[in-house]
Amino acid sequence: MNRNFLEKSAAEAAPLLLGKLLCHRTPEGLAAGMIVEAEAYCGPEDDAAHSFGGRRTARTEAMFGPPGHAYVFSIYGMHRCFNVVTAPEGSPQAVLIRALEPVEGLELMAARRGTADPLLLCSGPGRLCQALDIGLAQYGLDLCGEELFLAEYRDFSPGEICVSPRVNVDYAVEYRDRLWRFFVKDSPYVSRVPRRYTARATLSRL
DNA sequence: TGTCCGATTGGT
DNA sequence: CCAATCGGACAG
Repeated sequence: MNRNFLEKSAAEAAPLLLGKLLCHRTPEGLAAGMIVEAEAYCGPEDDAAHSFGGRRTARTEAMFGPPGHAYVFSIYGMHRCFNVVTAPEGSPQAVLIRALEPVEGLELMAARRGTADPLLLCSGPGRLCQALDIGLAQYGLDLCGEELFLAEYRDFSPGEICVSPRVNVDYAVEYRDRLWRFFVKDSPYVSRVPRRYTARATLSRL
């Protein structure tokens, strides 16, 4: 797929990723799901982002590269999180993919996840990485490639997209309450329904 | 080298 | 609510 739409800020790109298919081809088969929830991490100014302050290390390196590549990191020693790098090269921004609606390879996902409940396969950043078998081995991969890639699938109108603050970023001070979490309205596959702050996405806020 | 901690998850 | 579990960031 064309990476042009990822050449913008993470906050602009995140809602555009909703409805896209995230696919991973492995020797075991193809597993894919439609993105229904994503969060923007907006670079050096964003104190919730790994690239805050321009921090450039082996871990964050992928975010400094061109858009349309994979930024994968491990968390809590046992989970992985997958991000789509956005913004022009040199601007370290990324969109965390938080939930998918399973579309292809449900059996394979179930085997990897240890449950067949479709609501528990890809609803959560750690869960979807386990279901699609995305790990550090996929770090930096070009998402316009043949192994791990994005594909057109569905389009959502602004009225079908909701926003809320990002999940678990209370450590951030300045940007903690930014409405940079985007999710598909009424999708049962969203990782968790926010209590407060639920709102219609207003594209003017970006 | 040593310490601290998390963009999570699953089970009490 | 709480523990699991370890790579990365940073201080020394």
